Amino acid sequence: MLHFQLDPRSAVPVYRQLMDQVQYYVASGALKPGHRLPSIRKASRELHVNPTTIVKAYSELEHAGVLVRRHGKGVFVAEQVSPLGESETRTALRERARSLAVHAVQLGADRELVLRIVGEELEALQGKQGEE
Amino acid sequence: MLHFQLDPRSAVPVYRQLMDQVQYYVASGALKPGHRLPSIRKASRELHVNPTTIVKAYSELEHAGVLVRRHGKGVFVAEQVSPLGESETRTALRERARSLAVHAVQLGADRELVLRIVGEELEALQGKQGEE
Amino acid sequence: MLHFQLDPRSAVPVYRQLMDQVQYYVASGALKPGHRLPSIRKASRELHVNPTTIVKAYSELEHAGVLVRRHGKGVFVAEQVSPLGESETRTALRERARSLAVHAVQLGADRELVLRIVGEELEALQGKQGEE
Amino acid sequence: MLHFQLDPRSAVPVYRQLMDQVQYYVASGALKPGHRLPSIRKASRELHVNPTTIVKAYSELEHAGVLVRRHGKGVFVAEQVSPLGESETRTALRERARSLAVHAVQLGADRELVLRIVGEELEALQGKQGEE
DNA sequence: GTGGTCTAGACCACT
DNA sequence: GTGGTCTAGACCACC
Repeated sequence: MLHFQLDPRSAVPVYRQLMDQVQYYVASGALKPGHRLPSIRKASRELHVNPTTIVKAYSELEHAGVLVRRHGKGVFVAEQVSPLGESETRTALRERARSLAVHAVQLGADRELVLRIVGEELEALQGKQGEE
Repeated sequence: MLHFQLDPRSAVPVYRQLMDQVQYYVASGALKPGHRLPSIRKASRELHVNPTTIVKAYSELEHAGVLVRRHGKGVFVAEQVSPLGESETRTALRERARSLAVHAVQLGADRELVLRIVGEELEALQGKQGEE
Repeated sequence: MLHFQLDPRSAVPVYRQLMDQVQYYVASGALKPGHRLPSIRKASRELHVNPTTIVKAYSELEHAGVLVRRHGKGVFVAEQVSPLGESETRTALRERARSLAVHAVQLGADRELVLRIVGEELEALQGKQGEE
Repeated sequence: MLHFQLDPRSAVPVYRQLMDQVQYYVASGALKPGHRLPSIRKASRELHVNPTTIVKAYSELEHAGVLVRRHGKGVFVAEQVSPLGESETRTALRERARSLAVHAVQLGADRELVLRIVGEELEALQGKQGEE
C-alpha cells in the first residue's frame, strides 16, 4: 500500500508534491510498469485534496511519460520510460547535477560529503528495485 | 565583469534566478565580501529586466544577509555570510540529492555516471573559486 | 482473416477505433456486403477488449447502416452502405485536410512533401482494395 | 484583432476548439513568434468561457511548444517551433496523412479530389504567411 | 495588471 | 465503477 504525505502550507504546490512522490515510487520500483495508482476519487478522499488537483498531478505525469490514464479503467504506470538518446540523457543529467553542485557550494559542503550523500540516495533507490 | 543569464520562460521567477546566481558568485568566490554589485538601473538595462525585479532580488538577498545596501554608494557583498547549521545543510543537500537520484534512475543512468558528472560539476565550480 | 489494432492508451475511445477500422475494411473492399464479422465473444477474446465495448461498436455501426445483425446467425456487412451527400463529403474532407495542413506547416514540411506523402498513403490503401 | 468561435454544444471539448484555432492562426502567420495572446481573463470574458478552460488550452499549447506563458506578463507565441528531426517529422506527418487517406477512402473521395483539397488548404495557410 | 493554484460541485463519456 | 470536462469563485505570486 502506497502512502503519500502532502503539506498544504508548503511553498511547493500540492500537485507538485504528489508528482514528486509518485516519481520517487516509480524510480524506486515500488510502483512498477503496469501497476495501477489510486483512482482520482479515492486519492482525493484519502489525501483530503480536491479531485482536480489529483487530475492535474496525474496529467502532468502523463505528459512526462511516467503514467498512462485509461478512460473508465484507471491510471497506470507507463510501460516504457524515457526513450531519450544518450547525449540528451547526459545533458539533462548534467543540468541537474550543476544545480546540485551550485547549492552544495553555497551550503559550504565539501566534495566528499556531496558525493557520499548522492551515493546514499542512489543506493536507497536501487536497493529497493528488487522488492515487491 | 559579472555575467548573469536569465530565462524569462522558466517556471522559476526571474528575481529568484538572479538571487541564485548572485549567491553562486558569492559561494564560488568570484564575488568576495565588500565587492560592489551592479546598480539597479544598470542591471535593469543590461539584463532587460524590470527595475522592480532587480530591487526585489537585492532586497531578498539583503534580508538573507548576503548583501548590504549603503545609501548613495551602492550594493555590496556582506562581510559575514551567515552559515547554516550542520543538520540544516545536510537536510537541504539530501533533498536535492534525492531529486537528482530519482531523475537519474528514470533516465537510466548508472551510479558511476551520476557520481562522475556530479564530481565534474563540483570541480568546475571549485576551479572558479581560485580565480579572481 | 481480419486484423484489428487497438490502442487502449489512445485518447480515441476503443469502440471508436474499432468502428473506424471496420469502416476502413468496408471502404477498402476487404469487407464486402454480406461478409460476416467476428462474433462478439470471439472479437472480445482476440482483441482483449470487454464484450460490451464490441457490442457498442457493432451497435453504432448498425445504427449507421454499415452492419446488420441477424439474430442467431451473426453480424454482417450491410448490402447498401448509405453514401453521404456531395457537400457533406467535401466539408468533412476539408476539415481533416485543414488539420493536416496546420500540423504540416508547424512541422516545417513543404507543399511537395505533404502532397507526396498523402498520395503515397492513398495509393497504399487503394492497392488493398484490389486484393481479396 | 483575432477572432475565436466556440461551440459549447460540440462533441469537441471547448479547450480543444480553442487550441485548434490558435494553432491555425500560428500556422497561418496571423500570430507570429513573440506575439501576445489575449490574457486569460480577457479571453474568458469575451468568449463566455470559464478562465480555467482558457488556462487548460493555453497550458496544453505550451506543452506542445506553441505558446509560452510568462508569469505577470502574459501568454506569447513561442519563438522556435518543432525542433524535431527529419525522420520524426516525416513519421508524424505520415501518421496524419494515413488517417486522412483512410477517411477519404471511406468517404468515397478519389485521389484527385483529396490532393486538390489538401493543396488548397496548404495554399490558404501559406498565402497568409507574408501578411501582417 | 498578469498567470498559478486550489476548492466544491456538476454533468458527461468510457469500460 | 472509472476518467474528462466545465463552472464559479477564491487566494497567492510575479512584474
